[in-house]
Amino acid sequence: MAKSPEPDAMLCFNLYAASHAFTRYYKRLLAPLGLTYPQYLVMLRLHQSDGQHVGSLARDLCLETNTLSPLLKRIEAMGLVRRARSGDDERRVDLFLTDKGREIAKQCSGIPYQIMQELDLDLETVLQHSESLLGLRQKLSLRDKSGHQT
Amino acid sequence: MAKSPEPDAMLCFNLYAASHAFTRYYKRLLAPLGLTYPQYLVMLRLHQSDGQHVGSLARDLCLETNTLSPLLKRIEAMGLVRRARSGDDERRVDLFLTDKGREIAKQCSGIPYQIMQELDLDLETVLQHSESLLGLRQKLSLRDKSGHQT
DNA sequence: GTGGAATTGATCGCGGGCGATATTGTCGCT
DNA sequence: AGCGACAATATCGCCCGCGATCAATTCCAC
Repeated sequence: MAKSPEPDAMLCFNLYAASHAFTRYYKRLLAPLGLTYPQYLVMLRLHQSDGQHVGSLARDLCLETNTLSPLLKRIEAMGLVRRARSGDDERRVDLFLTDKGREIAKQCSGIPYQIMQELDLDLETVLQHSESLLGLRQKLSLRDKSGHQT
Repeated sequence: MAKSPEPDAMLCFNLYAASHAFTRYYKRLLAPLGLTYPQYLVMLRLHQSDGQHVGSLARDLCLETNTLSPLLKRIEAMGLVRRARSGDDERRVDLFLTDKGREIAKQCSGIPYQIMQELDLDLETVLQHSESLLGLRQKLSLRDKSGHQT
């Protein structure tokens, strides 16, 4: 598949495969914390800005709220977050880390460095690839009615 | 999230987000064929080498057979593939495109060019990114006991 | 203020993706 | 032949990811 003659199929497949490979790789480090990779992303995000509402988090992660709602209920059941209707706007549900959640989130925040080391990744190229992937994503969402933006 | 201070989290998240964005983008072109993105990958692969068995296909796509089994049953129900126990080794299930399947696969094979055009992607950079994603994937699977290889 | 449109989030259904396990078939050893 | 290790695939259960739909709330024109 890597030698597919169609260049875009190759890019797209490699993206698909690399993303899954990374998720598998993270699993080894996330299992001790009892988190899945999407749950880890949520914890990282809340670690960085606590008190967001669901839609804001969804935009950050380029997900739909119908993906996050059940996930958030699960990590609430684990005692990591608190969900509370916002006072300002009763439609919103604000999200707060619990003490236990902050503890776990702190451990999460150390994982990326650990992986960089394990993989012996060069910082500069990592940043460069991140940039180009971001650019690709923006290009894709421009021509997409659902319009997932940054 | 794109401006996360942790470089690897940023790379990994951008990979994750770009992969989903691409899948969403493909959906518009695949819906008329009645295919999902993973089903499309299977059709492309069988178009290229018909008569593979399930495990071989799984290795090509970096998936587990327990992911492919139900997917293959679904596209068999659509009348696109035929599944047949191999004569050589009765444990294996060989996969063949039907006439209708070959028809659909042919249409699939045109999609990558169409997307390249729509996105106005530069061929050289596309190939370059594919290469580096492939390299990353290999690096990841080396340190992974499950060992998804190319 | 009141009624309709828009926004927020949740629920449902379906198709992946995968760990754990079961089933069936092959191979090697004796 | 018979038995045990291994291999190929399937089944089950759980968690995403998302389209479609719904209930609740807010906004806004009037």
